Amino acid sequence: MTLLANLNPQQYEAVTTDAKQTLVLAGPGSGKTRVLTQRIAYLVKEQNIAPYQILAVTFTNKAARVMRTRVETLLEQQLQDIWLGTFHSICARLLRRETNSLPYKPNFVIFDEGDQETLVKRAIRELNIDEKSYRPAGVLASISNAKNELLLPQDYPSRTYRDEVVRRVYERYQTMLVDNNALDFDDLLFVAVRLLRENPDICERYSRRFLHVLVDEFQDTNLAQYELLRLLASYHQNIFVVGDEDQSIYRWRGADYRNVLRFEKDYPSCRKILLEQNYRSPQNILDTARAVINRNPNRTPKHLFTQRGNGDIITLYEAVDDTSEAVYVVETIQQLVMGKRAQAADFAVMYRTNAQSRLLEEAFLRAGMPYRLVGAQRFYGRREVKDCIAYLRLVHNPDDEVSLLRIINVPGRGIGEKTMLSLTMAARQAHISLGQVLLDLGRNGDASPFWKDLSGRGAVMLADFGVLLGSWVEQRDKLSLPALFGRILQDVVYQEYIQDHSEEGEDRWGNVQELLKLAYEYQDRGLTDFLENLALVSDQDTLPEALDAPTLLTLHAAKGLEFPQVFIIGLDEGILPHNRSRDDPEQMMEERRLFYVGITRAKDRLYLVRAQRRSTYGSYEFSDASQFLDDIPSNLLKVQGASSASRRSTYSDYSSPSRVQANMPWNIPPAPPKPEPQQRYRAAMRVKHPAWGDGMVLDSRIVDGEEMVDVFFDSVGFKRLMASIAPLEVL
DNA sequence: GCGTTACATATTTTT
DNA sequence: TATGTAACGC
Repeated sequence: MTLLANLNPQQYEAVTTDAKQTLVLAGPGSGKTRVLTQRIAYLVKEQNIAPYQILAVTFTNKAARVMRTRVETLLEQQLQDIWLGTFHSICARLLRRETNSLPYKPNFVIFDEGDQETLVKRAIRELNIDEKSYRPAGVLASISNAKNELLLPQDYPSRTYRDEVVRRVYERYQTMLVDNNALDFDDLLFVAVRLLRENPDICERYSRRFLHVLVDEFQDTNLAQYELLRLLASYHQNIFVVGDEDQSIYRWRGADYRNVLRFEKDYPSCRKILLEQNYRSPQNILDTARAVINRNPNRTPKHLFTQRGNGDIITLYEAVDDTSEAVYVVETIQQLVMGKRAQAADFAVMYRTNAQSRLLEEAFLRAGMPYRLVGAQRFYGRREVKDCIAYLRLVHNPDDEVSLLRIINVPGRGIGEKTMLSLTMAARQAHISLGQVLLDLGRNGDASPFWKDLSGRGAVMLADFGVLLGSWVEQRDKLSLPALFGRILQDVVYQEYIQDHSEEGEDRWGNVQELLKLAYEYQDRGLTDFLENLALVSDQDTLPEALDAPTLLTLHAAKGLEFPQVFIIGLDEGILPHNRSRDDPEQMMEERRLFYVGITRAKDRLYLVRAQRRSTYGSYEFSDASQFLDDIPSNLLKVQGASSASRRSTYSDYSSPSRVQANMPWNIPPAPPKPEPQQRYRAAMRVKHPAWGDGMVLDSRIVDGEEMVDVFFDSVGFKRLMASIAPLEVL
């Protein structure tokens, strides 16, 4: 039976379990995706579950796509009716079907973070709140947290004056969203939860349908997502979640790894399965990872092991400054590539903050080496792209005031602040949206009831634009999507506006054409689908693969990926862990997990890099080594660079004496090799234990004069034993 | 209504 | 350092 071939016992149990609730705790590289996809295939093929009775949820479109393709390959058939997608796309789908029970029209739009911020800013201004002391981004973050915690404005606790302000802005912001016929990202989840909670019939309809609910990256769910899953699984109670607390790195987005504990509490009879065999990295890398993550409390201890042997030792390079840090990375890669020891695409360079990529890029450029940069400047975040989308969104949903405000004077058509103020007043008095006023002005010209409210010149300008908008709305369903798009671009002479004869102008027009090209691909699906995908699909999906070049990416972006050779740079206090996390133990734990995620991406080799001095906002500052480095046993590290040769650097004069005294492994001269006891066991030996029976030695090494043996027993799986006391018998 | 200058600000960012 | 925004003056 090929479907279940090549699974280890734990994976097999997870794939075929008949437990109603299953919690799979999957260490990095332990075949998590494999378990999930094979489980779906197993349900369909072996348990005769129809695909439409399955709900499978992920966090990223990429993960969803991978999962779908793999299941389709396993089943050798297309999965048409399965609900497989991201939390947000599943919710959007659900909400679009149920607008009858909601205060939204079916053509609602989805507001991204930028839209949210403009709307919050407007709410703050309307309420005459001081923008300096209540910065929109901060208030928005609080509102977002509230929604993730399923709190309505009226439920928002007001313990401080700030809470009170936030509550008021939240309330206003929320009505504005409804008036705009828009939902923000958090609403997609929150409104879906409320819909299901408040309409038991709808909840039953869906939860009856979903015989099986499966969830990926469960540690990253927030309360709203958890509750959504609970509701959707409420009828059959078949819920299968896969996650790893140690890889939870989105706490600041509301993710709460304690949902893992909550799950165990809510479903006491759930089956808990640990996937601990790692198929990615050699033992040295796993040991490094473990040394780092073991310092975190409140986690299920895991014993990651591999059959791949120890592998190379980890390199720690200490550069004099951040420029030479970047140069070290590039030169090392260059040498290995030129010596044919590796391919350029084998390498990834990971960092804590996007700003760190700049020096790397410069170094790569100087070396004449191509590279791939993940994330950073986002295609959909480009101004011209957002402008075009705003036009389309306005045509799709004329109530969308955020889009309207964005483009009403882009390109400039003489509609300024004063005109906009009178337009807003007119709209507010009539209790309709700005778009509706424009459309009326366009239709009726000086006969419109709004004409007189507006000063002469402004009224003409607005009416002119209203005519345009009206014609687009009218053509909306007649023209094809690309034709409509092209028509708008032509009507507003956008090309001339954007192409300002500069090189940058060419780039920007290129981006617009790129978007137009995408519109052609959506020709058959229409404007609604197009906009929804623009909102819910990030550009991580558009990144160019296939280039033989190193990848530059943040540690966050690295989750779920793997590379043969990994550099993690900026291992300094203040960078990793980041300054902003210093005061909060929870955040410090997350920084540690972030480091852990980075380490465990490496398939073969790991390089840790730091700089003694780096430029922060212009001025140079000395930095201490990351405290996380202290946790890595020195026998796993090979130290190179500035500090290993002579420690006579000015750096020690500036840093606190206690810090230098601290047991930083790379400061201590290599210990004279201890007389080591003889190793009795070697990898791949078969052994016998009186209680556990036969097993295979995976690894054996001397730690503090003791021989430690890792054995994988056929009966109980992985065990770590001390050779001197374990009654092991070599077979 | 638009362009200039001064000033504050500075993580991570699956959707 | 570099970037974006706000206030200011034309």
